[in-house]
Amino acid sequence: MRGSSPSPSDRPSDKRRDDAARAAWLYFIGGRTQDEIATQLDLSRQAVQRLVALAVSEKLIKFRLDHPIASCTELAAGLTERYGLEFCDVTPSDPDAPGSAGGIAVAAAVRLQRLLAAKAPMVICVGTGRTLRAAVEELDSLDRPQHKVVSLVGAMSAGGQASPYDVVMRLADKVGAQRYPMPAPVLTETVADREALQGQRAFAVLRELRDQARASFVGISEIGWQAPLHRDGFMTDNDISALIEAEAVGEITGWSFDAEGHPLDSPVNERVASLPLESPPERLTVIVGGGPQKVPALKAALKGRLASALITDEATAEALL
Amino acid sequence: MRGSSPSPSDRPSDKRRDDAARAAWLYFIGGRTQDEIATQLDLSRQAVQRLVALAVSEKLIKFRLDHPIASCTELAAGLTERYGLEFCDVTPSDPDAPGSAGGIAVAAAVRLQRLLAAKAPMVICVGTGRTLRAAVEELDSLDRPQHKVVSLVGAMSAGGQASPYDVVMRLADKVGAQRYPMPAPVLTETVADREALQGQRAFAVLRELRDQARASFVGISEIGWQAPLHRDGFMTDNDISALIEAEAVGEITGWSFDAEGHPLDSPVNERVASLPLESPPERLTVIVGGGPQKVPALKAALKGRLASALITDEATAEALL
DNA sequence: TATAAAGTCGATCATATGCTCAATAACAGA
DNA sequence: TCTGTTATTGAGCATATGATCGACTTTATA
Repeated sequence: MRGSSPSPSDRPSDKRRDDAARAAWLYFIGGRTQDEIATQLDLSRQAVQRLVALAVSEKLIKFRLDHPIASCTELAAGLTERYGLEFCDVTPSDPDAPGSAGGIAVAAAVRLQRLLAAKAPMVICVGTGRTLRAAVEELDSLDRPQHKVVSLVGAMSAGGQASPYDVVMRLADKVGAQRYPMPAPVLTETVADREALQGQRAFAVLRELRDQARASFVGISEIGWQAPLHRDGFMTDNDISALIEAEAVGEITGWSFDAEGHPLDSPVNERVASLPLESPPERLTVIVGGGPQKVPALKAALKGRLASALITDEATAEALL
Repeated sequence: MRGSSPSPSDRPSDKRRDDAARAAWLYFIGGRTQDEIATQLDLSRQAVQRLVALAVSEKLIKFRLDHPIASCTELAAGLTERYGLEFCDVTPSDPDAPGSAGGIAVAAAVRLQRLLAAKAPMVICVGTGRTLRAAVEELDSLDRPQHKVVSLVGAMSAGGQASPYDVVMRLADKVGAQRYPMPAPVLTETVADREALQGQRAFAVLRELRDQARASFVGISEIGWQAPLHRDGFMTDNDISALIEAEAVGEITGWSFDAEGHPLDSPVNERVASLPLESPPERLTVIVGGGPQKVPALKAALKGRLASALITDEATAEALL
């Protein structure tokens, strides 16, 4: 009975979003019922219901929890200590939707928001993925043309198809920042291709910017036939086979690593176009992600000091301890 | 059917707040129904309903609107221009509860939050009043021991009774800041009393801090028999009579002013212990408030350049233009 | 320990909300 | 202008939510 989202595909008109915002405001902040709002705005109750649902699905209205849930705090403290993190945020899990990243996205958005709110020019690096993308959607709009958003990894397959989970562009839109996407696939077809690409001027710029970055936010994924990288066509069947063969347990910005968190010495990694991983990272590097299938990858990444901070959910945090 | 708030008087236990936060998280962010949550947490549905209601009434869960509603934006622009403001925020009004300051409080909280999020030590001055108090309740918790929160006005009556709308202390609690309340009534009994008080060392400190302040947030009120200052016992019947006689239209931090926004040359103002108004203000000075009864006071204050920014609601903004 | 006061709980019911569907309106292409 | 297609609408209904009430538990007090 909640969160109806008709949303076919295209964007609602400005006027409609405006009305939706107003209705949602009256509903959530004003505390009125939809019936009352309908009367006030001279609409049918259904129309208001739809507007409210729209505002929720379009994230015009945001929910934030401001209370340190004790068990989450404990888990966070445990992880921080165990893996020597700069910080760790743990959100409650939704026991019936362990895969859903809603809470993690909100938590990541809060961290991002805090960073980006600063006026001093700042470089932020990001990876890709559904979770990061969702986090960006949760951000409030800002106007920070002085900031730069830099991609650590390309958002296309070797075939040239772009990923729908492009994070840089959307993030730059949200905060009004300058954008530095990586014009490359995650995995090139050959080593020579990779070398050619990385010889480009644009790559040098990305490397320089990364060195100045205040923080990196990256996703993480497991390696397997169900892994997002494979499903979305960034890696071929052969790549996956090779990685499984080589006992890869996870991947960050395209770089596969073993159970100890050491980047694999595999031919596949030779074709990764992304900026190299740092271990230990020289700047705040936040892994954002959770879910049972990612636990081994997370454990390895933390063990190998591929990150200095973690945002995850309760169930995953428990599994990690 | 919404926002049931049993809240008798005392605080719920930590455990209960914890559960409430968890339930509210699952409800609003997780998007589950109360029935589902009840199953997951092994509670009755009612129990969950109560927890969610508690979380809402205790502000453990917050709603924020992230969309510039066109008409509000226009009004804000109009006011900014007309009165030469640094900024103006206009929130939608709740047509059936024109007095309620919910939306204004949220908007003020957003501004305060943004300021206070900064790490560099900062001095913030505040007045008193219901609206400001509500705004502080909307703030997220922070930890900024480097900041200082300074009161522009005492929060007690001449009889020594404290106001329940004390803002400094609550704000300092919320952000973990240092606190500088004003140990004085709004209005002393005699001019000599005021002079004696202001000779105190503490007053000199307050004056100095005010000079360093990054911003001031103040409420505003009309002058009349229904005015909060009178109802709450900060001003006697005689004071009010004298002020009405002198054609006062409003009051900020205890200082009454006429329709042009000039502080009144009245004996009552001679007994005001608060820090003096500045016109034009030497730092960001934000008036927070709205409602039909405050329109004349607001108009005068803006005309007299007693503030450099305004946070109000749609209906009030319209009336001001 | 008895007793009152206060709080908590779940059953029950009145409302509020959200989904489905059929009717209508807007629209694009012939 | 006609016609097939696609949004948009509101009615009706199934569910979800919130208020009330009496029974039960806990706490305070004598």
